[in-house]
Amino acid sequence: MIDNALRIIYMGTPDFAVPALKRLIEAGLTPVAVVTQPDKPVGRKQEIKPGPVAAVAHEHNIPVLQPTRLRTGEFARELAEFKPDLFVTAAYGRILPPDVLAVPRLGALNIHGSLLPRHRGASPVHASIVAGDAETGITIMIMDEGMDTGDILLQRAIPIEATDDAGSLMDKLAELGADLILPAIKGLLDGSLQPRRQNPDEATVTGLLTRKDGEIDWNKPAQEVFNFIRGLNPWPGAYTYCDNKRLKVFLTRVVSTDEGAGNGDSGWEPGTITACTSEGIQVACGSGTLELLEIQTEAGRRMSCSDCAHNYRLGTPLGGN
RNA sequence: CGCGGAGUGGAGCAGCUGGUAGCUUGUCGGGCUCAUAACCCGAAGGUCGCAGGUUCGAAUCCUGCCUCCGCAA
Repeated sequence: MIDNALRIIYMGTPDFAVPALKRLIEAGLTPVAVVTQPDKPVGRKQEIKPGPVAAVAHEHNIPVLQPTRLRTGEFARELAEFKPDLFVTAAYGRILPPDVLAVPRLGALNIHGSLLPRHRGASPVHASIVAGDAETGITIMIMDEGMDTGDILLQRAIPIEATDDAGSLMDKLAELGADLILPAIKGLLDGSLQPRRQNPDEATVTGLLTRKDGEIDWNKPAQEVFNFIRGLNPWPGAYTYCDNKRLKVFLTRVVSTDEGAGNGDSGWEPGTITACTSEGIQVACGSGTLELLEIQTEAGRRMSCSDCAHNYRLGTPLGGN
């Protein structure tokens, strides 16, 4: 059991950070304050909506801080007024400066969506799928000034299923993070968990994704393109071009993986449509063939390729431009 | 007023330099094959987003509105 008098400040922004926050609240460790990114305009109408974490905090009447600048010194003083014992962060989206990290008596724990030191940085879940990793997991680490370089307190792995995309895996990891946060705090308090250093030689770093990162490179092998597309789904989403118009790709299937099999090797340039079946649109890759199963054109809505494959012709090139 | 696209039989699209609504697929009926997303014949199914306007006549031109979506943030 953890002392309910523990004063926690929770920092997080997106859905990924919600389950752990709820778990803390359920355990009677309701944070004394929540820090989250400033509300931003969302959608075509540019409506201002609070982020998922902010919404939960409001429901529980937890004070919410949404600073625009962290390195002013002012922010650290503001946090210190809450007299926090511990910070818990999960996908807050900002790098905490040293004066902020120095505020809590017991330091700061971060819930990170990968098996550190692999995939340090902003997009660990996406990166692990795109890289074709067999497994990923959650790391609870003690934050230092570096980017996800702190000592590891607790770590647990889960397999990446063939049917996983970034969305489903993010959900699983968010729950896993929630499962681990209470044991991690307990272990930190009673000393039953010993922090261990990361091996920097094994570290990889992932940057922040933008929409532009979603363009499909058909020159890669079919399996890699497949991983790329599901790794970016549902956000920022993978796309290619067809007839100079953007074509979003949501769901695909690897038809063949090597040069010698299937029909992706009969002289087609990568990115060329090689077949339109009742199930989908087959596209040649650098090696092997990928079948598009769910796409969306610029003006159209998301649809299954079984409904629109007949509108595409063999030999049509995708990509480029 | 951020930029732009789209609303046509169940689904996906063409038609849009005004003149009887078309294609692919699906559905239903019949036939055929050792067989491939099979193939052949036939049928049903549409107030062309809504409301006005121009016209002898509008899916097609003009005006307003509704809905959906891409980009950008």
